[in-house]
This record gives sequence, structure tokens and C-alpha cells, in this order.
Amino acid sequence: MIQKLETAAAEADKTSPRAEIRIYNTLTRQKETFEPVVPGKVGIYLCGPTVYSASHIGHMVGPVIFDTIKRFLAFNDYAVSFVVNITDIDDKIINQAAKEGCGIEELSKRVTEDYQKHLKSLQVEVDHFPFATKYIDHMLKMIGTLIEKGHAYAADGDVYFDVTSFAGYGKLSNRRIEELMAGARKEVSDIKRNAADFALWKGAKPGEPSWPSPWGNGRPGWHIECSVMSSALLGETFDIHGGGLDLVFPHHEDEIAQSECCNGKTYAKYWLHNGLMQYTNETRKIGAREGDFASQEEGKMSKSKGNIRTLTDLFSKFSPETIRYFLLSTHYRSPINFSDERIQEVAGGLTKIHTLAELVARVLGESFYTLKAPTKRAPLAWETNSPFLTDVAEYRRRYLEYMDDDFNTGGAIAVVGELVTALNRFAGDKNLDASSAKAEDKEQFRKGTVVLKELVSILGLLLDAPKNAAAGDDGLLSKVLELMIELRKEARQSKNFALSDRIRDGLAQIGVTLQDGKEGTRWKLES
RNA sequence: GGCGCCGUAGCCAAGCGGUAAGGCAGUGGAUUGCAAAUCCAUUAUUCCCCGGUUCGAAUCCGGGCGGCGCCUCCA
Repeated sequence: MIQKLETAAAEADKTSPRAEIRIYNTLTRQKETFEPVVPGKVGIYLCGPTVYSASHIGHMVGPVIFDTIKRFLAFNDYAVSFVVNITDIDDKIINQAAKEGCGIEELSKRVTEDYQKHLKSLQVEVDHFPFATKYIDHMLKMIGTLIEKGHAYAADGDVYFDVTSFAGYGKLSNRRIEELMAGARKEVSDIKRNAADFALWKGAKPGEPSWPSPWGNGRPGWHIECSVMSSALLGETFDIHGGGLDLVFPHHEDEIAQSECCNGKTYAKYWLHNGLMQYTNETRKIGAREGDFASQEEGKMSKSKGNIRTLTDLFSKFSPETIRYFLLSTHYRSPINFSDERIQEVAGGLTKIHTLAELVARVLGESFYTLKAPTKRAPLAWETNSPFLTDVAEYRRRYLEYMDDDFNTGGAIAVVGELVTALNRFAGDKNLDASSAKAEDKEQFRKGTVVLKELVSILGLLLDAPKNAAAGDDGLLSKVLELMIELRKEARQSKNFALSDRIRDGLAQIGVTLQDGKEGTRWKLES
């Protein structure tokens, strides 16, 4: 009963600043109310890539999701610091560099640039990209502390973490040490005390890149870089640690063990894990016979399965914004089925918003893309004194409710779609596209449009006008097309539809779409 | 074998104790010379199956069946 009352109170206040945000925490396996470690500030650390080969779509899921979380928290008036690490030293990099016959710096630099370029095109705004090789000193210090405290031991040039020394080992992935011992691989060398112990430092083999250390020349083990860089940039206890579901064990489990043993403090407060990209072979799905084609393996996208899709390839077919929209169209914890058909299907919703943006430009005489909307959460600045505005307010409330509930972008996007339909309907009913439109109706439309802008900006969408949008073009192309339209108009007036259709079809073939409206014919380039 | 996740219309997908959002595709209609775009209407007595708890379950519990992830590098 009491709980019901509290819920009702929260319900009434969905639109206020710093509303209650619920987050699913992998550590506790339930949704918790978000409370930052330091009031008003939020640190987010996301596990980035090991830079040894070109990024694929799966690498973008986390960044897009966590960038959206960042935007939403910033909207809720938190000062957010978003860190994505770059692991630029690892066996895989060494092997790949050897294969390509180049230095590891050259390889990691090239791959990092590729990765960052794609994040930028997806509108992902990262505050810090720490590189593992820049934090070797910090790592050595941490390893030293762990040895001093009895949680780690040097053996044969390597240093291992003793998992039996940490009572909390296994708490994130819900594993028990005994089970890990039983299931461990036989290849385990005698130098480890326990089969589940993991390397903090690896002694270098001849010819490998290495750094000097008290235990001999070597390089860091996997995991240590995240523990070190997150605390260096966000503090020993920080708010949100994210990554793909496949990193829960052993990576995140080991990070917790190292950091909590070293600092004696809680490491990350909330652990969020995104679902993994699944590859779907549509052809197979609709029942082609086995062996009809060289089918790629279905399931998780991974290099070992050979079913990855590089971004460079993907972006030649879809805009980064479409990919972002696609990634946000479902809940972040669910796996996403990937296929071109799926993206194509989802993309329609985005196109509809862009089409509305064109209408907005015509009605308001102002670009939707540069429209100013509130960037901080606050109650609506206007009265809901009409059915239309009441609906707009309700859509906004529902959108925020979805986002407050574990960043449910899929639900939020559905509401955006409803808002778009409402705006289109209102514009149609009130004939806003005509010069006779009433100022007061335009004003209402404007209010609704600003809300749309506000909501869509949180998702990092519709931030820029599409590259090939024709709206502002006043060059030669525009003049030629105006002439074509004029000629077609004359043909239509004299009922010469064969000619008018020839003009329209001909233009369509070269990528120009004509649309007849009450106020004349518009043209736009195929996107 | 151990630890988890998931199964909602043709497809995608919200809802997670109070009587099934939304999108795509389809169908019908408005608009159009015909289109395009847009709008309207329509598509699950039912949420994999069987039990149980409850006044009430897609939602909670138990048992099946099916799919998937991790336990080894992976976002």
C-alpha cells in the first residue's frame, strides 16, 4: 500500500528534474534506484576494444547505448564523464602486427583511428580514451600493492592474482571458485597456485614488446588496464561500469577482484551489460535448403565465426544515423538480430522523422535540425490548453517514463513515432502547409515540434540535417529542377500526363523524387 | 556438467500482478490525373506447453519443451 502511494507520487513527477531513474545492476540482478557516488556527478566506464583489427557493428553497440545513457543522465542535470578505454597492448595485437609485418604502434594507431572515426559518425561523444600503454606505471604500482597485501604472487617472471584471497570472487558472474577450479583447462601450468588465478603481468618472450618491471621485462595481463584507468580517471569507486554481456566473466569479475583488493573499496556501483549482436541469415531463415549457398554461421557475431561485418562496409549501405537508430530500437540488454533486411525495416521510422523535419521547415520557416529545445529536464513551459498539446505532454511523459526505467530506448522510440504521427495529423487537420495557416495553430505545432526535438536529441538522433537534403540548395541543380518542375506543371495543366510522368519517372531514375502537394511540387534527392 | 538469459500477431518489439503499446509488412479508405508523402481504419479473447499461488497472471512459483550466451580471445 505504502509502495503504491510512493509509486503514485513518482508517477506525478515524471517530468521534473532528477526524477527517479531505475537501473538493472548485473551485480545484484535486479533494478535499483540510481544514486551517484558523488551527488550531481556520474562516471561511466565502458570497456572499449583491443585494437588489432577493424571495428565491426558489434563494437558499436556498447558505445551507442552508453552514449545515450550519458545524454539522458546529462538531461537529468548530472555532470557526466564518459570513459572508453583503448587496449593497445595484447597478444592479439602482437600476433596481428607480426602477421602484417608492421610495428604494434602502427597497427594499434590505425585500428584506433578507424574505431574513433566510426564512433564520431555515430554521434558518440566520449570524454576520455585512455590507452593502456600510457598507464604502465600505474599498473606496476597496483600490482605491487596487490603483492604486498598478499593477493598476488610473482612466479617465473609472471605475476598472478590469487583468487582464493578474495572472498568476493565470483560475485558478479555468480560463480564459485571450486567450480572454476574443476572446470579449468588442463594446460594450466604448475606455476599458478590455483587453476583460476589470472595474470596481472606476463613475462616477455624474446623479441616481444615489453616494459621493465620489478619482476622482469614483460607486459600487462588483460583486465589490469581497466582497473587502473577507471580509477585514475573516475576515482576508486565510480558509478557505472559497462560492457558486453560476454565480458561479465572473466574480465569484469577479475577487475572487481583486483580493484577491491587493492583499494579496499567498492569498485563500480552499477554494472550494466549490453546484449550481443546476433547474425541472422535471412535466406536461411525463410527456408533455403542446406548447402544452397555458402551460409555464414548464425549466432553471436565474432571474428572466430567469420560472420562479422565491418563498419566501413556497412556504412556504404546505411547512414550512421540509421545504424544508431537501429541499435536503439530495442532494449540494450536484449540481443539484437542483425541483418540488412532488419535494418532496412527499422529505417522507415527514421525516414518518417526526417520527412516531418521537412514539413517543420516549411511550416515554421526554421530548420528542425537547428531548433532550440530544452537540454535539461524540466516541466513543460506551457499550458496544455488544447487536446493536441495535452497529447504532446502525455507522449513526453511516457517517453521519460520509459527512459527512467532502465533506459528503455525501444519503448522511447515507439513513443517518438507516436508523437511524429500526432504532429503530422495536426499539421494535416489544420492545413499548416498552406499559406492560410493560422498563427495560433502554428504556435501549437511549434511547441509540439520542440518537444520532439528535445526527445530525439536525448537519443542522439536528428542532430544534423541529412547530407543530401536539398532544402538549402540554391545552386545550379536547384535551378534546373525548378525549371523541370515548371515544365511538368504546364504539361499537367494541359493534361499531357504522358509527358509529365516521363519527367517524374526520368528524374526518379536518376535519384530525384518529385512530390506534388497543395502548395506546388517539391523535389528531393534520394537518401 | 556449472552459471545465466530468452520464448508476446507474418516479422520486429514494449508491457513484468489488474485485464495485450508501437513499428514493418498486408488489407480497406481519405488525398492525388496517376503516384509519392501523410492521415484514418483493420490484424493476438490471448502472451511456448502443463500445473500451482491469487479475487485477478503474459507478468509470481514449480515442471517440461525450444532457442541463445558465458565457463577459452571476444563489445
